[in-house]
Amino acid sequence: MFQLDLLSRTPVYEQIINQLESFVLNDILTPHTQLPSVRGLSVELSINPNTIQKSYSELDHRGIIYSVPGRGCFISEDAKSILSNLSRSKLSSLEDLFSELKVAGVTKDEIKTIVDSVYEKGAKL
Amino acid sequence: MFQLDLLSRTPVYEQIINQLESFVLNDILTPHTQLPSVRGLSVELSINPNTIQKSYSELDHRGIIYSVPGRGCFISEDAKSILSNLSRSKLSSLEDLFSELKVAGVTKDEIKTIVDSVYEKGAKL
DNA sequence: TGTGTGTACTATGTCACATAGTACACCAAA
DNA sequence: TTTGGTGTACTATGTGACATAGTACACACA
Repeated sequence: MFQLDLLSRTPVYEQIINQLESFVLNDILTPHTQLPSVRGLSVELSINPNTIQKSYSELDHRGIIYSVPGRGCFISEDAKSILSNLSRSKLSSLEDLFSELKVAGVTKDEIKTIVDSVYEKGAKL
Repeated sequence: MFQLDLLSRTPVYEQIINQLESFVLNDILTPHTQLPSVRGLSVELSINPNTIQKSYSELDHRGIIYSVPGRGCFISEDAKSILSNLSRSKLSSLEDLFSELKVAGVTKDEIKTIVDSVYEKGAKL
């Protein structure tokens, strides 16, 4: 389920967060779905349980998941809407990215072509 | 000339690299222009000379600048073309970004509007 | 000769990240 | 009740990137 890159500059605990959040956005993980246990996932990914714990703790803090003592962790009801709002806020950063492409000689049509191709396709992952 | 964010996760030496490269792309720094000295810039930015040295060393390795022993560092002839080609290669990552915005409920028109606004304006910085 | 330039090197400190190990409280099933 | 699985909390340790501190050397130019 999770794919880690131990050589990446992105911390492992953050890679787990990012991937889990993308699963939520793509409806692969829906509200009240139980997550893998801290210990179970640590064995599967061959990393320390504390690292998983750190990821889950942060996700809980963001309201993406909730934990039930003695039971496990689950996707929260509002997970997707929270993440959707966050993603929308990334719209503003597009301006900087496009500016960079512009000075590099990329035309607006090239960008728009990519936009169209993404929105024609079905769900991607 | 340079603006540092010491709280950023991005290393200082990398912030310097990024900003200098953006200056080149925006024709603020042109070929054979002399860069601030390692010691001078370290005083101006209140950071260690070795940090500047690391930035310059990496820029030299990328072919963005060249150093003349005893004279100083200068913008290389091919600096802009090198960086332009690198920026163009970022086009491919647009697909992933747009996919994320799509699942978040952002419409294609919203994106295209931003594209147009950027390409209408003059140089940004 | 003197000053400013890039370059190289070792040593040190700090911090995020990850690991290791232990312990406790809770829930559910046997 | 007992047992095993769950989340949670805590301390200690190791590692590596990053930055600093200090020194030293070779080169160019006035």
